[in-house]
Amino acid sequence: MPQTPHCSSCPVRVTAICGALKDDELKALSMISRQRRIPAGQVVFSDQDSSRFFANVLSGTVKLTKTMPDGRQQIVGLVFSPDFLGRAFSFNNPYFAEAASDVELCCFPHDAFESLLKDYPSLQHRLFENTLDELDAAREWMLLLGRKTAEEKIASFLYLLARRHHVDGCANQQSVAASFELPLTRADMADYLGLTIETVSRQLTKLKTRGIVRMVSSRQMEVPDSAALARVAGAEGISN
Amino acid sequence: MPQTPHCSSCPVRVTAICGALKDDELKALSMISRQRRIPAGQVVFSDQDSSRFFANVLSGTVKLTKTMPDGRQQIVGLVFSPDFLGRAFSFNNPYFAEAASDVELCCFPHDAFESLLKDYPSLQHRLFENTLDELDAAREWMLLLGRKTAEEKIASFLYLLARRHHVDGCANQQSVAASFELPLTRADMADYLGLTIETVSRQLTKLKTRGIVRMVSSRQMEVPDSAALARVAGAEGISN
DNA sequence: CGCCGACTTGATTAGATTCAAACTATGTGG
DNA sequence: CCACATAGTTTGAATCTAATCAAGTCGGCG
Repeated sequence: MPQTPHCSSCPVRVTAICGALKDDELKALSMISRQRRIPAGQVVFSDQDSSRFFANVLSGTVKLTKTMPDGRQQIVGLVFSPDFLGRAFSFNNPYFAEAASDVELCCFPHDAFESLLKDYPSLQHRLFENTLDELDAAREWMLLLGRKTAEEKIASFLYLLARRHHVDGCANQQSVAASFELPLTRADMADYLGLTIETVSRQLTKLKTRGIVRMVSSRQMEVPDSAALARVAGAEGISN
Repeated sequence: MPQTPHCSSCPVRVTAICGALKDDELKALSMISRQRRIPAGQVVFSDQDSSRFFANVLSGTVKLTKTMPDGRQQIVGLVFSPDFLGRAFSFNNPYFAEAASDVELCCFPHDAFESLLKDYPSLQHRLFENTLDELDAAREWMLLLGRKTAEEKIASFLYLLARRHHVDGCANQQSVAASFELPLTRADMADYLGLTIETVSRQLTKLKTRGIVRMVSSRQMEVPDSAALARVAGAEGISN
């Protein structure tokens, strides 16, 4: 049985696109929403099927992937906790969305949501800004994929996670030793960074040996000096 | 002296974002517009400076680049003829825009244009759809940069150009031998594809030797069998 | 206990980069 | 008009980074 959503107690109420809505608009949105849990490894939606929907990610990580006929795969986007999932204004969604971990979603049926987009300019505007940010991120990643070395790629990814302090709990001071869990397997990291599993593993141990990171377990990372990590990451780690 | 724009005779009137506008709205937009010519190699706008504007590209090619401190560069977007140039709703533009060829622009001052965006939902919506398409393209390119071989990268790029039948003149039948000019130097192709100049050159001669393309000159290409090119390009050349 | 998936490590190979040189087209000044 | 400079391009040889192939280790779970 679908859970009734309670926006008032929603963990992403303010940070998600809902933050752009006035009370009555939020109510209309909540009317069409429905929470769903999706276990790790399951398909959220395929680039093939038509049963499409939009969603806010409440917890967990969703990966958007592109696959070539021969099986080569690239993760083209990671969707974390307050982020929005779905491609508006397109008949067929061009990505394959898969749960990288157990995921909680707040789902909106495709047509109902798009009609709300029409009715609420502030919602559309928020989604627009969202999309612009995604585009910036995608282009940043193009620099990584096209020009960075394996070591820089790994460091960039870890630095990205450290900044998002992807912890689900303990908040960190600015630029203090960060501790976070890797939301992806080695295989997924490889697909995100344009590498192989083996190279990912080797570069991680290299960073460990160099003292840039500590690995509590294969998934649990600690970064004693985030500036050092940023330096290894190569670029624009200077700003931001 | 700035040329007075005449939307009625504009080559991109319908295809550009202007196509979303009603007559009176178009008039308001044309009031703030101003045509500019920018010679090849010149900076259109920098990721540093604040003197920003938006523009429709009337002719020529603009490249959006990201550069690392040590000089490594990646082209993260190519802006062709009816496309729109500029990043809305952001104080500082994150890309460096440079004319890859002589370029004609129809420019709009930053603030005036953003206020029009507020006033004309249809304009904002058009720009939103535009941005979604750019995001799709960026992610498609992520697959190329992360997973394709040098040969597939080159073939994909040529196939992209063939589809856009980037000719400035002779229109081509669907899926018939295409002839087009490369809008980029070898160095720029390398920066777009995440390769070196030498590899680009080698792969081009390889495609030439295999009979996939003919090279009338170093810039003028002919594709006898676009399906064969698509096959070499690797992926999703099947659709579209 | 032993299986299984995720991860690590080692040896070898291949594809692309790097370094180096030469070729082509275009434009300039003597 | 030709010699020469220059930017863009091609080609060759050597090198290196990351991929591939191949074992092995770790950790959880039936």
